Amino acid sequence: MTKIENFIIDLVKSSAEKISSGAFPEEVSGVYLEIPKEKKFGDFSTNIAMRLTKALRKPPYELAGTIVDEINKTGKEALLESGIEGIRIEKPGFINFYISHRVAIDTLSGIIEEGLKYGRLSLGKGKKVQVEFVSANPTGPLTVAHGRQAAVGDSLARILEFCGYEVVREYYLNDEGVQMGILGESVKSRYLESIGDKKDFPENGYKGGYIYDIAGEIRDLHKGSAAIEDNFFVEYAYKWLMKKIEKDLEDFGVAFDVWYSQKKLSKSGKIEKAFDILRKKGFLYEKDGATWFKSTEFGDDKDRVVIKNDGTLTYLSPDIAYHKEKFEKGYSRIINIWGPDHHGYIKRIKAACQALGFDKDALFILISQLVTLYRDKKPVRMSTREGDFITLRQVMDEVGKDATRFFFMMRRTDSHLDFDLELAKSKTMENPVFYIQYAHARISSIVKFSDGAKVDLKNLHLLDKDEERDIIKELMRFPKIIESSERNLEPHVLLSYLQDLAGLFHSYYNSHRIVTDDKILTAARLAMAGAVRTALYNGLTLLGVSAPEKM
RNA sequence: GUCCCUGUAGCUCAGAUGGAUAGAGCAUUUGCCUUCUAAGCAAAGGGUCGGCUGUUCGAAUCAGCCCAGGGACGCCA
Repeated sequence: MTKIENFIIDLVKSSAEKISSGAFPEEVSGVYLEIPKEKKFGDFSTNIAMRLTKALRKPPYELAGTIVDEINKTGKEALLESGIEGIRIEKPGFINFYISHRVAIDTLSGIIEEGLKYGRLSLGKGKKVQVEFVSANPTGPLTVAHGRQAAVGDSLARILEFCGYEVVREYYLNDEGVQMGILGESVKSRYLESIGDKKDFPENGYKGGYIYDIAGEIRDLHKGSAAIEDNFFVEYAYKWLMKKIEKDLEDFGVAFDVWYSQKKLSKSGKIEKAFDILRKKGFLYEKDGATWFKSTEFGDDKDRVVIKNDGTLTYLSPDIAYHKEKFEKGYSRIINIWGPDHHGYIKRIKAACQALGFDKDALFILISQLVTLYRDKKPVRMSTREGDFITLRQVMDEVGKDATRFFFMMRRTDSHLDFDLELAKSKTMENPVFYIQYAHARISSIVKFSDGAKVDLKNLHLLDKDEERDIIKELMRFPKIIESSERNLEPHVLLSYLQDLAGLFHSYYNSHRIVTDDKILTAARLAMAGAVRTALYNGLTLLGVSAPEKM
C-alpha cells in the first residue's frame, strides 16, 4: 500500500465515520480502494457510499455527496498538498480520486528506491507456516500430477516468504507399508524374469518400465545370483527411486527443508499417543475386530477404520499423528497440497484434528486438480495401473522447466488443467511464458545498450505521457497482487498480472523510444523501465520461472 | 446416491473483498522493422457470462433448484 492510498483511505474513513454519527457501521468492515479499469474514473475509487446505504438508509449518491463535503472541509490546498487533485462522484455513488502527476512520480520514485524489495510485505512477520506438498510415494517416478503440486507448492512457499513468513517446505515420505512391499516384489519378479526364472508378477505390482531398469541394475550387481534377500530389493528400489525423485525436484527448482519419514513416525510411538488421546475423549471404538475413529462426530459421512482387523494400521493412522505434530509445532497456517484422489480424505483428517482439540481452520488443504496433456489437440492417455504414465521428467525435458512450471499454474489450483505441449514448447507470441520473459529480456538489453546513462530520480517528472502513467499505476498494483495470492493461496493471479504488465511495456516500447539523444529523458525512462523489470523479475522468481537477460 | 471441479467471443482462458459500457491471447481482416530484440505493437469484427428463481442500491461473481461435462467416494496408500 502506497502512501497516497493510505492517506485516501484514512481520509474517507474519518469522513464516513463522522457522517454516520460517530461510529462506522459494523457491517461495513472497512474502506476499500480500487484502481478503476476506466481512466475517466480516476486513479482510485471507493464504493463506501454504496456500502453505507443500508445502515444509514439514504441513497448512495446522496451519501457520496455528504462524504465528499466532509472531505472538502480538509481544505482544497491541504488536499492538493497531499496529492489529491480532484474528487468526483460518479453515477451510483462511487467516489473517485484523481491524483497529481507529482504523487504518481513520487510513488514511482519510491518503487525504484525499493529495488528488488518491491512487493515484499510484512504481513507474515513473526509467523511460521508449513507447506507440505508432493509427498509422492517412492514407488515410481514423479508424474505430471506431482509436477503440478510441486510447482504450486513451491511457488506458494516463495510467495509466503515474500510476505514475510518463515516457511517450512515438507515432503511426507511414505517409506513403509504395503506399497513398499509390493515395490520389492515387483522388482524381484522382474529380476527373476531377467535371469530366466519366470515368476508370476504380483497382482498389484508396479508395471512401469523403470522396474526393469532397477532389476537390470541388480542383475549387473549380483551377476544373476538367485539368492537375494527380499529386503534387498525393497531397499535398492527405494534408494534408486528417491535419488530420481530428488533429482527431478532439484531440476524443477524445488527444494524441501524436511523429508518426514513415516517409518520413523511409526517407530516413535507418536501414533499410539494420538490414539490414547482419541480413546480418552471417546472418539475410538471397536467393531468387527477393527478400531474405528468417530469422524462422523465432525461431519464426515462415515466413521473410519484406523486399525484393521489384522492389527495393521490404515493410512489414516500415521497421518493423524503427523498432523498432531504439525499443530504442536505452532504454525500459524498448515498448508497441504493434495491430489484430486485425496479429496474425500479432507473431512476425515480435519475431523481428526478437531477431535484432538486443534483448530481445523488453521489447516488449509488445497486440491491440485487433474492435468491432461495434449499433443496435436488430442489428449495423451495415461494409466498408472499399466505403468503407462507421463513423468514430470519427460515434460520438463520436452518443454523446459520454465514453461512447465508456468503452465502448471496457468489455472486455479483446484481447476482441471489442459496442458498443451506444443504451445508450451513454441517460441511464439501465443506462449505467455515467452511473452513475459521477452519483456524482461528487452528491458535488460536496453539497460545494457544504454550503458552510461545513469538512473536519475530527479527528472522522473518528465514521464508525463499517458502510457507512462498507465505503467506506474500497473506497478502500484503489484503489492496488491502479492497480497491477493497470499490471501487466497493461489499463485495463478500473479500470472495474469505479469502478462498485463508485460503487455503494457511492449506497447510502450513500440510507441516511445526509451534511449534518445535527450540524456535526461532517457535516464527517466530507463529508471521506469528498470522498475518494470524489477516487478517482472520478482514475479517470475516467485513462480520459479527464470528471468533471462537476453533471448 | 454423496462430495469436489468445470460451463464466459469460433478456440484457449482472465475476470483480485459482489461494482461503473464483461477482458486478453489465438484464429480472421488491415496497418507498423534505415533507429533500443517484429519472440513485438496498433486497429476492426465477434458475447442471452449453461438455464431459471432469489438476495442486493448493484450479480459472470453470492444462495437455491435444474441442465451438461470431468473427477473422487476401500479394513489401498
